[in-house]
Amino acid sequence: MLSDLQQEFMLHFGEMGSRWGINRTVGQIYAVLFLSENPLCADDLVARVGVSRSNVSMSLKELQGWNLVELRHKPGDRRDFFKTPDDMWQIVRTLVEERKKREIDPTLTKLRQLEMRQTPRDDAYAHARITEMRELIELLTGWYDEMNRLETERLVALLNMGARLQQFARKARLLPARKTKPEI
Amino acid sequence: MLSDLQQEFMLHFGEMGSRWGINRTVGQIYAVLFLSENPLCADDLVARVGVSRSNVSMSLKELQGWNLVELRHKPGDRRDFFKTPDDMWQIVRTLVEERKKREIDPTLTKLRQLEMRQTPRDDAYAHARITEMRELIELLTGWYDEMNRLETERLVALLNMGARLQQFARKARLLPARKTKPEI
DNA sequence: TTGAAATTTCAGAAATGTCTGAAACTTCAG
DNA sequence: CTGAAGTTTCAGACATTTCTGAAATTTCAA
Repeated sequence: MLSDLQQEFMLHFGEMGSRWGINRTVGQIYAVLFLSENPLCADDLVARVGVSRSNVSMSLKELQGWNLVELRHKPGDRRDFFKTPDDMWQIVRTLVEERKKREIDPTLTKLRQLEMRQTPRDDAYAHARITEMRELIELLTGWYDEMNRLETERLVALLNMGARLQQFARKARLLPARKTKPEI
Repeated sequence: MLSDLQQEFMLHFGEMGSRWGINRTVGQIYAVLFLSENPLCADDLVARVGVSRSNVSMSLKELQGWNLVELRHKPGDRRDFFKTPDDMWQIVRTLVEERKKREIDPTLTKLRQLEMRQTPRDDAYAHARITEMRELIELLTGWYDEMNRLETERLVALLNMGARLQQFARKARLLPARKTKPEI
């Protein structure tokens, strides 16, 4: 049912799952869908991944919660078929968005809330530290929001620029000229 | 021992721990160290977090594995004292670096390895999909490496530019001029 | 309606992960 | 050396998460 290539890819995603904050089955199901040219139904996944039907059902629910799979239907067939988006960039955007939502937003909210609080004098350091953290997170997420607004084509162009970015920023006087390194 | 502010911050880090791929105690210990002006020793952490001595020991080991804490010593005291780096940017750089090492590098290696393989004709789609994924990860990590080379000061300047980045890239002819939006 | 196909829910079993106390180990002053 | 202070290790207790099969629910053609 799965080629060696597909099988090994699936097992890798299962193993990495715990590091990525999803469980093994979810990782494996995602991997199989990712490599499949055609949408698959739940029973296809049972056959390919080798876990119970109910586990597949719950895992698909979780993947839908992450917006990582799309639902498809075939005429005259009431089963749900699933596929991953064709566009890798779409997948990356979704992943970053969802991780931000789960891993960063709750903390940002908490930091703001703690900062509001009346702070006793002797907590000044902790308070300052929390502010520092909040400000840095806001800078990074704000910048991420900007990047996210770019269409993929332009974003790729920007990323491909890579090292050259600094030079251009300097030329455009967005950054100070490079300090000359002291000779040894 | 801990103020309300510190306590709530610590508990939040404990709760978020599982989403961040660390366990509760590790998150709590990190939180306490982060807010503490002075380095703390293991027994300080036992008192503040309220877990066993051995748990603190193992958690500190894990934090050291992540390079998220620094070791300090006081003259005439053989205990190890711990603190988080003062520089928030340093912390972010470490976090990203370590997560890349754990969550991305192993997969990049695996993808390259799978790509090398002789692929049967009917696996062309899966093979192409793996290539696509590898190329995108390489683009993103390559760009990350470039950004990582920037000193913090310049990086902050770039991030603060935010939206303006696109305009300047366009002016510098790094991106095509904006398409005029069709009027409604 | 009815009932067959498909899906979801859920209680408990299985597997994993975390935490503790006790024991082992390390270090170093005396 | 010796032993006191500090630290680490680890087996098993405890807690959480994941997985399954059986039962409940939904869907829709006939």
